Amino acid sequence: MQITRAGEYGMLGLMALARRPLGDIVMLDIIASEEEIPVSFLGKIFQNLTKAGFVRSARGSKGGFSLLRSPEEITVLEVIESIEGKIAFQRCQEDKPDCTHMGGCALCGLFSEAQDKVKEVFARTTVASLTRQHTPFSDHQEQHGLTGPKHQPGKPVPEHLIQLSKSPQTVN
Amino acid sequence: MQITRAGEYGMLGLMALARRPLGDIVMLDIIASEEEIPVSFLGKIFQNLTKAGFVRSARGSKGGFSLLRSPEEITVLEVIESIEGKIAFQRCQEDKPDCTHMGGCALCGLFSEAQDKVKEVFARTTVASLTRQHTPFSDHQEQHGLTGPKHQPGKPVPEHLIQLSKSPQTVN
DNA sequence: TATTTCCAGACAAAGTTGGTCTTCTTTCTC
DNA sequence: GAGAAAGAAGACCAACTTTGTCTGGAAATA
Repeated sequence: MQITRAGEYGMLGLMALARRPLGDIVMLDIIASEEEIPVSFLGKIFQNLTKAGFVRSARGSKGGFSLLRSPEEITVLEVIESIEGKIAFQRCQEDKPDCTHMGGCALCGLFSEAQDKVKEVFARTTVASLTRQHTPFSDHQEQHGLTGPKHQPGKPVPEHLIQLSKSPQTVN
Repeated sequence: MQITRAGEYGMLGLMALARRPLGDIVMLDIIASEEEIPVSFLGKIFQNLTKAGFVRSARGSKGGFSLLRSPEEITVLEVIESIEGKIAFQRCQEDKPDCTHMGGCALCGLFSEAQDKVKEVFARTTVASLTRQHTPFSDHQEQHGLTGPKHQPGKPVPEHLIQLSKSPQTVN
């Protein structure tokens, strides 16, 4: 009952592209180091994203990845499902439409309801909106006792990102 | 991103008890064969359910399990979490409150929103309500091309259950 | 006391997750 | 055309989780 690292990393990768001017080609290890993701693992994930049509890959020197679709119209649901496969809480509906358990299908119905809720949340959220808000801590800040987003002490924030990580929404 | 068999079986086990008169003691292998679950696996699961206080166990001949709380007030959320542990979509909030990824916490917020939706569905559904409705196929019957709940051809439905599986809600 | 039932824990096979590594192929630059 | 630089593809792998099984014991009952 978790989102896998792969799904999470895929989203982070796309968000890294979305933060940049549209069409920019970015190398894998730039993205990977920016988000602290193992390069080769991210490579595998971006292969999925390429096949799914979210990004275009360019080989050779000056190569890298660039967004193929506008981040405004890429939903989290699409991304996650392109990496992890269809979101499904139970096996009943996919494997076999009728489950053999006595009270099984009442459960299947419930699971499928919960599943749809998740899908709905993911379907109405885009890569762009996530990139924009960046730090939605306003509502659960107190729970964690945090005053805002932190970064690793010895690790400088890349220059081109400082503007974004101090975006107006966050400060207010 | 799935409910485990263990969680599913646990629910089915409780539902099997809830179908019977309150307080009835039922042996593990009765429940197991009724729901087609491996006995020893179900045994492990019922150990959890016992510890969590949903059922009471009795040893020796005439032993078995009986519901300790009313099925009306046992929620699916409680049951699932007692077996699988807390429902959590991401690691951000549990492991470390601040994630090191660049756009990470926007994602964490989203995941936690989806997670809450699931919890909400599970928290407002009780073992009793599931047992009552039994077959919520009315709304996705057409998708599967089914005309109603099936049971294995050679496998007779236990007598005491026939009434329930043809409950009024289902027929209408 | 014998039998029946659950309890507790060790064990294990299979699948999934989270990667790494190597060997291409493509593209760019000199 | 020769390198070098970058992604592509696939084999591989360690660790963990899931889904069980099995054995020996403990308690309750007949």
